[in-house]
Amino acid sequence: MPLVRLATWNVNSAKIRLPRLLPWLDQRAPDVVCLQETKASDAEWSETYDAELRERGYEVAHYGQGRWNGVALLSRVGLDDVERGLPGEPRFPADDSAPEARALSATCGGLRVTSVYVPNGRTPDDPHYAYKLRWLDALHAMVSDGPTSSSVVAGDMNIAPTDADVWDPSLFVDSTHVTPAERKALESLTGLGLHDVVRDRWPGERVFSYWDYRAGRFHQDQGMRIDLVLVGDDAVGRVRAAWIDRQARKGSGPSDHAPVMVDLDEAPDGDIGPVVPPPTTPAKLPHLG
DNA sequence: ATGTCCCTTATAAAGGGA
Repeated sequence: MPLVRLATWNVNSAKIRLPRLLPWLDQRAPDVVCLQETKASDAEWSETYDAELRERGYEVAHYGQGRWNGVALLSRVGLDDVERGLPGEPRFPADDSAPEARALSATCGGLRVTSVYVPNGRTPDDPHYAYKLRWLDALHAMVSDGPTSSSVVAGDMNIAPTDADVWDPSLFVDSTHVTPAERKALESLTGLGLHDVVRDRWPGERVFSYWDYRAGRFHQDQGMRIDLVLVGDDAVGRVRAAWIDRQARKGSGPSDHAPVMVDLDEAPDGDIGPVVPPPTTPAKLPHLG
């Protein structure tokens, strides 16, 4: 397998974001893309977006009901054994209500990739917060039951792993995204051997992936790092670069999230495919771009 | 710090969600 570029991006509506998504695919040329908050139904997706993506060489899977949520996977290195949702996932408001489209898995280039849109939680005393924790339990169960070492979990975790991932922790005391229970749930996931490769690569840097649209947050770099690429043991040694594509948050009509990018070197064994030149090292840190 | 953007509808103004 040649070098593989993984990306995850909460696009905040596929319909609105298409004019940003397509050029971004052309420019960044990711091989595997996890999308969240497509806010599209499967019917709308197949009628409106599928062809444009397939023209670009991607196999495509989408899971969405429209209006809210919605996740997708694009891959140019295979897209097999697609699985919608999580086994035993909780539902909201009741366990007999329809599941929300928040997880989509497929095998791409030998990796078991899951695109996730973790519930927001709203506030710690809200029923949505308990639902978030139960949903994270189901995610943990799926990863631990599966081929953990070849797993990649990527998406909008709606959790800032540490206070370093929040622009001003004093403003988020007792807020969702930073509570010990959420962080513990995330740690139990990384405890399975899933590595937060952007933080590993930039241990002391101010790196955010989300900036509220309001109050000029992006302009002041007042954001949070809640979009993660978690890489299992098989691929973590192949990580050649990991960064946040801050450029995609700029300009007109951006999502409030930036894509997270990870380049994997060719697998050490077997057919390594055509020889490719090393990726260009950015002159500046990409996330400061 | 409640200032934006995106969805939807008993739609052209307003409510819900992030």
